[in-house]
Amino acid sequence: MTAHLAGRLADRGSEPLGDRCPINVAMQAVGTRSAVLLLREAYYGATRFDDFVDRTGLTEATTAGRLKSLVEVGVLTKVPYQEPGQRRRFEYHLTASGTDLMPVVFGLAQWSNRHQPAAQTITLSHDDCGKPVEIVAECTDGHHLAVDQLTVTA
Amino acid sequence: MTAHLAGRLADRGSEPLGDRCPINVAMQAVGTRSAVLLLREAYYGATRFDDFVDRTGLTEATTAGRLKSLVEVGVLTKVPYQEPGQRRRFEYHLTASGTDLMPVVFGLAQWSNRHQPAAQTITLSHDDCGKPVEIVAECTDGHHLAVDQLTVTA
DNA sequence: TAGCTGACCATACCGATCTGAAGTCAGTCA
DNA sequence: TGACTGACTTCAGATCGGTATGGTCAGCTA
Repeated sequence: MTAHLAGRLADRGSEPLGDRCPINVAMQAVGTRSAVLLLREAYYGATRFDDFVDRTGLTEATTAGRLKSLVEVGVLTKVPYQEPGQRRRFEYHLTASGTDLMPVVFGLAQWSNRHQPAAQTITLSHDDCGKPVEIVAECTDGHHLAVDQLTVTA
Repeated sequence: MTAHLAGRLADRGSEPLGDRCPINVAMQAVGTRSAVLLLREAYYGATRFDDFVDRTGLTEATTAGRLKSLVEVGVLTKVPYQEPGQRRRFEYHLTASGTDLMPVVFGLAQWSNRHQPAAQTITLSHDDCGKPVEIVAECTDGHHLAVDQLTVTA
């Protein structure tokens, strides 16, 4: 049940993949619990600081720090807004980079639902056709693939 | 660009989702850099302790501890083996739970390749038909979905 | 029997992550 | 003018993740 390797990956011997491995890069950028919980709430519609605080259960300090780093990494942007009779504030909006992390975040949920009985179940469906949704690896011919049908080239 | 919410999620107000949120559960179980790097190497074919050490660049202590926790969580199993003239040892094999995390791990790589220019590029292809592979959210009718086309029910 | 090797464990330590509580600051409202 | 609010920032402390170093232990080989 393992992938096939090609290119430089195929004959690297036992050299470690360095800091530039894209999986490692992503974990450094967004691989904390707080980052993932904030992304979850962004997908669920939160945009404002205290919504993020209330709905993740993180502290204000953690929320402020992590939102800042998510803006630096480029998955969120700060957008100014002003309600009548209020001063100017900022909302945090998902960027294209942020929405591109959706399969990862919901992939985690899918995994827990299948393999972690203690986890609460959530289901994903297509709001148009109502059909159930899965996070999958798929080739452009539409085949759903398991690990051992993949070739990884670097 | 946000999902639609249904069920208990729709009218939770600003209550935090607890520890049982499946995204949270997954992050607690496998949400460390060391866990993800070890899974990466498992997908790439590593099974033995020192292969994991050499190919992730993690220390022996970190590797030993994290392999243990991955076995406890159920994504790896210890399988005894014995080479001629050697004593009995253990290999670490992916379980069904472990291979089910593949879309998450390669989803991270896909994200870095699209949005983190400093990351090394890897490409995934179907070893049968050779076509490129993507990690996507797809409904059973075959539609590829963005966040705002999803309904999340809890 | 002694030595070697692979697979760990123990210890000490550093830095990042997170918490809880308190403080700051801009701007609006009474 | 003073109180209030939303959005932070600061600080002290706990916990976790990771490194470096140095054991330990089983069992095979000489």
